[in-house]
Amino acid sequence: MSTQTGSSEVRSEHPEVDGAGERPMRADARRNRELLVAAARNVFTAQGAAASMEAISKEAGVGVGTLYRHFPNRLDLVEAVYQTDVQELWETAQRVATELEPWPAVEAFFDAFMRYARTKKTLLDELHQAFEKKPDLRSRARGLLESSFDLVIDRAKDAGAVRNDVDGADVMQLVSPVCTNASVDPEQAGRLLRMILDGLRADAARTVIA
Amino acid sequence: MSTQTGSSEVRSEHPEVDGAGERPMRADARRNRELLVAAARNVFTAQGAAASMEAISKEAGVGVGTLYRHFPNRLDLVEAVYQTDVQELWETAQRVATELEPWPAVEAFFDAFMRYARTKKTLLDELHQAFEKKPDLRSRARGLLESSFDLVIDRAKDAGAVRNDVDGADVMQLVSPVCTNASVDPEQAGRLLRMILDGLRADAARTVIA
DNA sequence: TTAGTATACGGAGGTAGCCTCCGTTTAGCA
DNA sequence: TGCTAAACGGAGGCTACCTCCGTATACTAA
Repeated sequence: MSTQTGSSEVRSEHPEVDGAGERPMRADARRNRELLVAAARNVFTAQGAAASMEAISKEAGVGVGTLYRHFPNRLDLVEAVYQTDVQELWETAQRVATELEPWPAVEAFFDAFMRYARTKKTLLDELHQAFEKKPDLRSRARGLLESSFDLVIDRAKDAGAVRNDVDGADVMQLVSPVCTNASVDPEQAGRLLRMILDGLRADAARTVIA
Repeated sequence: MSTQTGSSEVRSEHPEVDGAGERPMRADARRNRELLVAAARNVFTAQGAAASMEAISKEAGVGVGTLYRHFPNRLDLVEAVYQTDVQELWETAQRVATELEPWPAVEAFFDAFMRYARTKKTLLDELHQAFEKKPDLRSRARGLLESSFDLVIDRAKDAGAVRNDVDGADVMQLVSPVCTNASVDPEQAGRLLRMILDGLRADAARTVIA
């Protein structure tokens, strides 16, 4: 939740972002920025892409002017919410990898990924636009997601809990469409994910191609 | 281009649509409807999703009121453009299948599909919304597209020009993402399409799985 | 051919959402 | 404690979607 991790930052290059270079943000500005991203996530989840900027600023308890000071346009806000989600997913991967046994960590991470995907789903259309405007956003996010999967999957492979002929990118490629595709409802996604998990286990490896 | 084909109609159920049931549209209304769809396609192609309803009605040479009489909201217009495209693609499949030799017909149809996909690409976001509101639109369109591919592919298979272990749905599944995915530029799409075509030829069949 | 009517046309204007501007407030510092 | 750069807030501009209704016109029946 906090932004203090420092390493592996996925952040926009707005001047008011804290961190390297400029003087740090004023305390109220930093607080409001966090309130705004959190509010945006809530309102987007509740109302989907129809959520208005006014509604989000109201939810955050600040004026629209403040919203636009932090996020010059709608896409910047969508982007910030997305980046926060990806960042949190990465932090989750690190946490489950240290706190849980290898296989339960995989299950826990799948769970977290599904939650992440739910937000992404409601913002798909706008994310498309954001990706088109800033191609590196997509690639950086994809990279961090792959690293997250790698972290959890590789550890489970080393422990002999996951088959050896797959890597994080493969699993992500398999899981992403299931979670993101609009024509797959949550229950179906849950079933498919369980099936993927079963296929992932080391003792499931039987079919070998080439 | 004309709407007289009768069979295989993919049309919305607005009361002013010509055909079954009600009395036929007045001549001016029918003419304006066609002008509007054609104008919408032009403007969408030129300006993408940013195209305004006002701009479209101006391009068609009618008032906005007329536009909204025919298409109560933006999504209905997007839908009409899409349906027209799918319909025309089906007609193209029929035409090339009667006018050209089996293999050239496949090539010609690929070409037409690429053009269709270009429009679809610019409207992707809005089509998503339309599909969510009317799930049967997607399935009907997909069905007609599959039939189009089947028509051309099956004929080429019978003539021994295309390998036997694929069908129209397979080819569509292969071709669609190449044409629709935003991160694939036109040149790359052209190359990939040529590769797919090469792999489709009967004498290319060598790799057999299971 | 003509008169009558159902139908369609057109564009001014209502509504709402994104964003800007600038006067007011406040955090951080000496 | 006073000063100033930074941040706040919300009225209002702009534009896009859509509605409404007076005007025009295609069709029909005599």
